[in-house]
Amino acid sequence: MIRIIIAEDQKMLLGALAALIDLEEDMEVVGRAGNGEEAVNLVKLHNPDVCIMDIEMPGSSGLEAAEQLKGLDCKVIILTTFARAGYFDRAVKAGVDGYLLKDSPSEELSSSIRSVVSGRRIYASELVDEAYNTSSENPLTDRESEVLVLMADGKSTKEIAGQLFLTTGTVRNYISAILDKLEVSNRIEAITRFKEKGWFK
Amino acid sequence: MIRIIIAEDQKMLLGALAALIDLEEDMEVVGRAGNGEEAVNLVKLHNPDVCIMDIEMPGSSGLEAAEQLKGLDCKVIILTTFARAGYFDRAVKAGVDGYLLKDSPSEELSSSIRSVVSGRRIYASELVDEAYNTSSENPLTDRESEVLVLMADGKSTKEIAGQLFLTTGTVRNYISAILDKLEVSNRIEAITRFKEKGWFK
DNA sequence: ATTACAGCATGACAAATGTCATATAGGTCA
DNA sequence: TGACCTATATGACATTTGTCATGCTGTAAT
Repeated sequence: MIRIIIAEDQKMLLGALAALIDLEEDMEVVGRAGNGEEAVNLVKLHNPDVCIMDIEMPGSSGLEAAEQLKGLDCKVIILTTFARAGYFDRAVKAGVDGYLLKDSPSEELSSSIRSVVSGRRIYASELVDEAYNTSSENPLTDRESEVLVLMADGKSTKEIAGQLFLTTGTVRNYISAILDKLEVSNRIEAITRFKEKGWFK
Repeated sequence: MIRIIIAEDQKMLLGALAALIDLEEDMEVVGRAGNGEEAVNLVKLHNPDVCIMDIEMPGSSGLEAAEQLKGLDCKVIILTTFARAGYFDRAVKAGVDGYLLKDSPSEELSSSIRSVVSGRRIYASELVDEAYNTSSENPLTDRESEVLVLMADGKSTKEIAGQLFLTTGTVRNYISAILDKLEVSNRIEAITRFKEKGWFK
């Protein structure tokens, strides 16, 4: 019997996934978590074979949880909406055993679980393509990223300058560099692009 | 036997919901759709008792589909992530019989289905509160909304002016009015606010 | 018919934004 | 030790953005 823990903050999906898995005769859901921290606790408590994990959850994310579970012999499968290279890279670095998309057909879930248990790694094909083709690191320096985050929050140049103890000229210069590096021509496009690429946080 | 059609673009959730519903002895999933248009066709074809519908789907949305199904005697339940007043208002106007959130516990799904079949209406409580307290109409005129949409796309004043055959002065004036009405002080905040309120489209 | 009002449109002006040249501090590598 | 690079920081300048006063519709109310 494959013993499974699911971590997912949308309760409807959490319940539905549990129903789906419990239909399989060789699988059993032994715990349900609503965030990353709960998931880590449940895994330590129940010692399951597999933990299925969403990424975006309130409090600690699925990626943080996956990083903490590295080393334990519970296999981790990430199940998320987001086909972003940034998330995928980080998940691979955390040593996850599978990365599925919520867009994938539901039949793939049970087969992926069995594959992972038998030692293989399963990555949604869309992601592997993307990782090879378009995967790119965030080209912004720490300082620039800091500025962009404040900017995305709707702050004006003056407010950003105040918060970072810089002159407005300096902040405008950073923004100019950001626009240049992201190959866009105004703040709004920069924010959109940054989000698209999965570079937030 | 309650006959049900589900429309949901995330295949994983679609499959899992179907599994959840098929566990109930008095319910049966007779069709699955990946967008609003498919859902309408399937309803006309199979004449089910209930159609469960996501809002944000590629192509035609769940709200458009619900509007088209008004009058048929298939009950419509909206099942979405978004607790936005804008969506909720529009759904109520379209005469939907239920509005559930993906954050609601999965046990509520089957009980809600039985309720709407017996003629009641079921709205997630979070929404009713919000509708009474904060529900508000989009205060922008059509022209202003048009400008905001282009602006959210990252277009510059000049590009917007070109596209709408206006001078840049006029466009800037509209934007000024938009900022005023949304009570914000720059374009980025205006876009964020507009999204928050669920006023997009 | 007159008034009042809302939406649409514009240009003048002031303020914020984006670009560029420039300067310093720290790192690396030949 | 230089030569070179990168990240950080700034101010001068031109452009873009936001505000305001103003005029022109159409239409609803008196």
